[in-house]
Amino acid sequence: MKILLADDHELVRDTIKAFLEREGGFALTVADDFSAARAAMEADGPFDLVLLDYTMPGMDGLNGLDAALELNAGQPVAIMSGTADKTVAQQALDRGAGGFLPKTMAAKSLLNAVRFMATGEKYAPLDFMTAPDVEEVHPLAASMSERERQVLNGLCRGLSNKEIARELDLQEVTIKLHVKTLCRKLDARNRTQAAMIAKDAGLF
Amino acid sequence: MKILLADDHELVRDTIKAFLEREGGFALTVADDFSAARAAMEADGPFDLVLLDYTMPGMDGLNGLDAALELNAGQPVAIMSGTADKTVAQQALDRGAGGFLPKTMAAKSLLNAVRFMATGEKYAPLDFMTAPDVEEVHPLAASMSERERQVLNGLCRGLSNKEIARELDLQEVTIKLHVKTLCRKLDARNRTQAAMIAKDAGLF
DNA sequence: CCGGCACCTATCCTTTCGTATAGCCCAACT
DNA sequence: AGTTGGGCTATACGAAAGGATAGGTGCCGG
Repeated sequence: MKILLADDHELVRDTIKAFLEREGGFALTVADDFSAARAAMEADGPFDLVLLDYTMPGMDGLNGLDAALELNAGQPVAIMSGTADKTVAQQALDRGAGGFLPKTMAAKSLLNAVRFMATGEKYAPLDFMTAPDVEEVHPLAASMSERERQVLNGLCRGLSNKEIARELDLQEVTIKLHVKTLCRKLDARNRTQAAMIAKDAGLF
Repeated sequence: MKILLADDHELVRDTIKAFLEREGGFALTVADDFSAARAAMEADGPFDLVLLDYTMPGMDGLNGLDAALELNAGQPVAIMSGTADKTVAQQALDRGAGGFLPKTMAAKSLLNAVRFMATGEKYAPLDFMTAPDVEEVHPLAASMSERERQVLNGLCRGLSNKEIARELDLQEVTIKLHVKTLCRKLDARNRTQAAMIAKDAGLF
């Protein structure tokens, strides 16, 4: 059973490799960034399973997943991450990932997950995926209208009221009104603070 | 040789534990957050070496390090992190850490580092600590003066020129000048955009 | 000593923001 | 029917921001 493990954290990479080889009897190939993973797939591929770190040089978000899926000739490719949330996990699965492995999972579960995915089954830890939607759409965005969101987006790009007005095909005064409303809803004192709050909240 | 390993990523924790036990013959105790680590030290301490993840529930930055150093009765406590930069590493060492382990290090190096630290020696990967100050203070901050940084900080908090002036004990006109200069240096069209750029860059 | 530089201040002016008040349109609700 | 509310517009005005120009300090190195 051939497995490719790509992670830029050498410590993580080596220990997981050692663990999977010892406990699972798999044959591990490792790569320290995406281009190395690509090279490995082109040279020794396809693998029975490819494990890609989500935050790794060259991954470019989930675009690396797409590339890897293509390179690995239909065999499963899974995403690992210690920080990504279930939104990313869901996207990865939607884009054809063979699974998603948060680094908070137990090593034994990893073993099962790897065996599972190598047979073509999709795997993602249920407790992770069904975790409460920690402010999935942010409490902030909830109370504002579509227009207000559009205006807020403009604010976050540092546009003037006039520019936002042009972009939305509205009058400048209308934008002013929306900005005032936004400031009230976001508890901001001015446009700049509103933009910062929106950015802090992860909007845009 | 008793070692306490605290990391909230179960996968990382288990594989490192397995590795150190197998390859180094150490006796590993694990904890999944800081309070668990604290409990372990109170119950079974002191350990010959304590390894703490830098980003872990309850760590509170390096305050957890201070607490752990006290709890472990003079025995070494080291910080591990996959993301922290050398600034954090330096601070950790300054505050008495027995070492700093980036998760990018090789597993074999880990073994050596652990043996090293358990004997009371300080350890930190030389290549990591002497790595070029990869935008230590961000390319943006490099070209701006102390005053400008202070003003930019005010901008990022959504303050008006007048408020920034009061805070820095300067005249409002002076702030305007700095804002203009900042906008030029940051390639921003106005204060809001400057603030967003600063935030994007991770400043403040 | 003097020029350069960073920092600060001043005056003047235009544009933009922020707020307020009032009215229009339209869809939804009772 | 009426009315209620969201979204849009209009006018107006003071406050703030932004830009330009001209100075003023203090400090450092040629």
